[in-house]
Amino acid sequence: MKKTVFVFSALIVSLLILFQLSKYAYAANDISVEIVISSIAIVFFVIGLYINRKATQNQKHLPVPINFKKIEQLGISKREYEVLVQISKGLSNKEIADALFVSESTIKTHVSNLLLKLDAKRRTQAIQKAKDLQILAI
Amino acid sequence: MKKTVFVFSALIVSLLILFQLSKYAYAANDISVEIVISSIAIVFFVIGLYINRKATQNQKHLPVPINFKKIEQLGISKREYEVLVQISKGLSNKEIADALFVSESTIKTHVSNLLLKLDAKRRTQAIQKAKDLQILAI
DNA sequence: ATTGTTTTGGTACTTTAGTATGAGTGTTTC
DNA sequence: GAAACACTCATACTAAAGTACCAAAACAAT
Repeated sequence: MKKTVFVFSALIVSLLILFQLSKYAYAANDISVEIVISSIAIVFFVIGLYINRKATQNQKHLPVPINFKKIEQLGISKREYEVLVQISKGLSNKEIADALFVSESTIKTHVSNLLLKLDAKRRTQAIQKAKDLQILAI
Repeated sequence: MKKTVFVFSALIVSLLILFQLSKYAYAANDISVEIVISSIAIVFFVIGLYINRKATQNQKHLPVPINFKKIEQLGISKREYEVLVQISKGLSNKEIADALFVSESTIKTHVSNLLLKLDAKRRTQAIQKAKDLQILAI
């Protein structure tokens, strides 16, 4: 925050300096108008780049949008998707069963169906494929 | 690509127009120098923002930098890390063994050590933890 | 009300994963 | 050259995952 204030103060000061310089240059007729305008343009272009870069850096992990259409296309049901999410969190079948208040048998059924629909041999492969298909947030 | 060429052409044209306008304004003494400079500054500031936005949009999935220090901190060896990468791709122990030209026993040993070092109960949990620690590229 | 789908759950089974333990080989380091 | 470590591999075991098959209850849609 202090850094931001400092940067903006510096910007304002440099803008004022540019004003004075351009006036002086014009009065003295030393520098052509093209050079003055070009330098100003370049300076503020770079400032625009810099500011935007700082802003996008803070965004960082913009959550990947989940492809709901793909989920539907694959025929993955609501409950199956819930199980898939729990799998990706690293839970065991028993833990998922407890979290969703059903039996482990039920989870096994869901997992088997998921593996079929995702064309995966293992749950780890299912995680990988699901992320590739963007049906799981990374 | 065509779009980029078009945008830059438009930029150059607008720059030339600004030159002429500023000269004319100066000659006619209509507009104060502050307004001319400010408008140029604003225009190029916005252009800087726009260009950078377009550039960062194309990056999109900027690969998350791997935290090598963390790998060292956890005491994960080179070979163990290779196994971890294969696990995250969804391979079985046998498949990893074939990929790395060693026996399945060796992979099991590596996996066991990995689970200890990552404080995970299952390989799926290891994947999750490793990604949280930014040891694995997402 | 019947039909189709989802969700649930069970049994029995095979396969894979993971643990525990020991041990041989090679490399590095002091 | 001994100690420490990484890598390898094996056996024997337990635990978890996954398959196959079946079936009942819940539910929405026609």
